[in-house]
Amino acid sequence: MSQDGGPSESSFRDYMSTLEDDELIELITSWSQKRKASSPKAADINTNDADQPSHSSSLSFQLAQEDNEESVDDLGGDDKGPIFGDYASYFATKAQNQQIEDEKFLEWNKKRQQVQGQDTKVSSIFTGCVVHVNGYTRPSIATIHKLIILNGGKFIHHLSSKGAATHIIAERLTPRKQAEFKNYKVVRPQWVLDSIERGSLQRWSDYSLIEVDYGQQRLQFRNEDQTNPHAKQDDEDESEIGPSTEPMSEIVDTTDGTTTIDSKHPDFLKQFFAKSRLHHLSTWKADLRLEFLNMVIEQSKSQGHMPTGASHRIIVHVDFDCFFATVSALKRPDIDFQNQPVCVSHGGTKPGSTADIASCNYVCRKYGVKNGMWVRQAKKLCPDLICLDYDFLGYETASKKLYEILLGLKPDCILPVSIDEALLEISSLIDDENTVEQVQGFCESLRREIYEQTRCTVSVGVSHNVLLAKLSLRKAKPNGYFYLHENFEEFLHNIPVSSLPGVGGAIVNKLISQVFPHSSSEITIGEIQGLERANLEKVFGVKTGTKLFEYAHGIDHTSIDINSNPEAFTRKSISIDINWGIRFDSIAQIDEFLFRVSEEICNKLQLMKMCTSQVTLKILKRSKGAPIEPPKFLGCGQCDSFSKSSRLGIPSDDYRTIGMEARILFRNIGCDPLELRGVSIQVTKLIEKGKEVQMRLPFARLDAPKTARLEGKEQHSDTPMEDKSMETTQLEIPSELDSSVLRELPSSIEKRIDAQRQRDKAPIVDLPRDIDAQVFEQLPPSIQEELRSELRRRNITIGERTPKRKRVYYQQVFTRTGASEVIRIISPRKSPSKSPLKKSPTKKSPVKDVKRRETKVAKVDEDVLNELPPSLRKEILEEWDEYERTNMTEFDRLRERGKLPETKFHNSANSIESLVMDDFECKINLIMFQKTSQPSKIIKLVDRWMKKTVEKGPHHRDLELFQTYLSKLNIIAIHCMP
DNA sequence: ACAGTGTGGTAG
DNA sequence: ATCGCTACCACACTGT
Repeated sequence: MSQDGGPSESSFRDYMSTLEDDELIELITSWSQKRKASSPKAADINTNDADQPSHSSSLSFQLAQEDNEESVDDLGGDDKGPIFGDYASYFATKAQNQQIEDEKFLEWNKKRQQVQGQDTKVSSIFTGCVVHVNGYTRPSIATIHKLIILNGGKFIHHLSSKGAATHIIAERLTPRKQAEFKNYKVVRPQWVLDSIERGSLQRWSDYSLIEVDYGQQRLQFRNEDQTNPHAKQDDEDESEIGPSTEPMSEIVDTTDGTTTIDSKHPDFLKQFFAKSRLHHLSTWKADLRLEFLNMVIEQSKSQGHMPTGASHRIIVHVDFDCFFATVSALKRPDIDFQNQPVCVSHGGTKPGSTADIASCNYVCRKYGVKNGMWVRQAKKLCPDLICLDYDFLGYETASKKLYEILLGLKPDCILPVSIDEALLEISSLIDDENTVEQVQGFCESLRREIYEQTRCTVSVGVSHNVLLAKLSLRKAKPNGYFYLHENFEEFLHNIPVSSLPGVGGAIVNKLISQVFPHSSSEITIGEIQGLERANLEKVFGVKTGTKLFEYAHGIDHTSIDINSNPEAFTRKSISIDINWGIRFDSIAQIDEFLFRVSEEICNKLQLMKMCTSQVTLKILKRSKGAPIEPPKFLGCGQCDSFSKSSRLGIPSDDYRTIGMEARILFRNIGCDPLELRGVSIQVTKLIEKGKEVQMRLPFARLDAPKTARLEGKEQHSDTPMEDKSMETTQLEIPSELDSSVLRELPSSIEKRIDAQRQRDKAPIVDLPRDIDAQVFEQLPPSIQEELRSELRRRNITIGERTPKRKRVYYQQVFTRTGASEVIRIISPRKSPSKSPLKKSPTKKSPVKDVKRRETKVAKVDEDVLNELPPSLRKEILEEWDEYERTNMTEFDRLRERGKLPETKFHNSANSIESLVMDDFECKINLIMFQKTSQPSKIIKLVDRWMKKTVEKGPHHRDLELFQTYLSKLNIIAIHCMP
């Protein structure tokens, strides 16, 4: 469970960063209390085994990573350290309490057996065993825990000191863990099951995990390969998979940052992006587009845009020849680039390498080597292949020079296609006389200048539209020039269709299978020319069909003029995809990763000063039958992809909001952590930051005139689409909300309120986000200092009051998911009589109601789900679905009633009481809301809050959300605490 | 008819 | 070892 956050192995700061705010506050408080030695109660915080701090979402991205070596001992070694204990001893106390809990459980179980007349003899299979579980296991950690203690063993959640555990149970170990646990008896879960089934302790070595090293795992998946011969790409050499590949134990050391790290490592994203060519390509492109867009906007401000009215456009396509290879070779004067086969790839020229070839020169291509090919394959085609390193900086430098030169030519417009490639229109630079010569002169001098400045060759293709310019470029390469100005059909005739922009493998395959089933050779554009337009549209759809038809006849209307339609060139989505190195053991790790990705997304959003209102999560899941480890090292192998999206009630650029949404979507899609191979988060429906604040439905303040309600909409009738989508309810906090009520709310809701208040510039009444100053002062100065920065970062103040919240397992359910539930988009039910605003010119209709299927998992605590085997997880989710279906009618009815103006608050309250009370008591002791487990008290809390807001705004909806939420907690209790 | 969702394809 | 990204378009399908 805590493989990455265990207190005994990570630095204090890292650990601290993984805590939720209130966990942090709690920890500080517990130290102080211990120091004062006045209250042994400090220890009974967090006794619930499921409430692992390491499950908390990581905020570590914002934390400096440089002090990783700082250890527990450093803390303890502080002059006054041992008096306080450290966080390790905090957990030791926790562990003691765990033992007490376990004993209580045994006691209880005994009684139960007595009552049921069962044999109460205590099994002693595991007597003397102290068991710890690492990572995701089947059966779950909770099950193993129970089995161990019911059979005389001890269970510990943390390896607080070496040797504390006699056995570690795991299904999978990271190389690092493998090294760490090498002195433990690390066994598979089956050891537990078999021991119980056979009634005696089985030999641990028969179940040892560490002895089964990667060599054997290789054998295992080789077997899988053999049983599933189709799981692999045909063109790959089968014999290279298996024992012949070097053992993976080489990568054990992951500490120095230069060796491989996979997706569990906090620096994975950074490292991955730093070395990913495709990431660079995408980023460069986006940056260039933005740069040129801004440039154009600046220009048109000063001098207004004059459209290029030329009827015969002249489009120039400039492109470096095998860019990466050429630039990388600049650093290697020893290489004869014109005569030696050179390519760019990661990591040397090992014959078995699965590294992609990013770029190869024309010598390579003679051997059949292609970009994207694996080095090992290319080596076979061309044994003398020279592999060069990437030189991302060099690429950027060369590109910069290219674009400087292009800008200096003052063409009509420039459209960056990529780092090494641009489209220009030069129509107005060329006279009608001697056009061909002029164009040639222009292009050849351009080519010369670029070569002089970068020592790299470019090719140039020219024609009267983008399509033909691109095809001309193809003909011009390498290091050449071609101007296509006549005989277009003839030119096109023998070119393969796959050369057409937008025509890739899928379309070619479709052409072969559905249009030219008898053709044996490569299909050419000439063959497409002979087809009816309608025919193509039937096979490929209207757009693609038309495009194919027109392209085949040399027709292309693509515009490269940013100025004529800047909107078309502005970014409409942001996404991050990681489909390499994704290997997880548990959903907790995935959650952390999703937050890291979200953080990156939000960084981009914030740079653009944008907010998003739609989040999409896409995952890759290992295909059934595909090998666990694909041929490509840490690759995703053959996968199935799944995606789900979700609307945000309030547009956001907060990584926690996006990350939470992603976590929910992940659960909604459902994927065994071990099977996950790719993750992608995309945000769309971007809205300018600042606008989104006004777009919130401005519910009237108690002291505000009612007319304020529509203000937001009217102000933004110029962005009607988003306006419509924003017709949502959200948590609206009246300005004079009683601070005592606020204090009772879960912390996540508090944060929302806090944020909202800051936006609204409302005075903060008395938020409980602070730490008792006295408590704080009890801490040693070094810790104080460390804490201060962390607290400042979190905007937690050191105040007067001691936080009274105690974290209880089920409270967490409420805190984490309740808040997320409350702020989720809840559109008003479409009413028969539409408001005049809805008849505004746009065609867009209001967003439909939240898709409940998507949100259902929001209410199931992630930690609970985490611990469940996938089959059980599925079962619970299905049960959920069923529950949602049956419950929605009541929900809707309530909501409908809430719409009536004469509805009084207490009506709703009554409904709630009747609903919540129903069949609730039996489990209610498990569901803590703040300090109380009594439903009536919880309801009163909400009630008080609601009454404050009854006059204004549709707050009853929020109340109803609480109501459904509470009911759902009941279901959680039923399912998760058998 | 129209809009939203999920999936797939493409380029460099 | 190895870094299989990402913006955008189009389509099939569903629901209203």
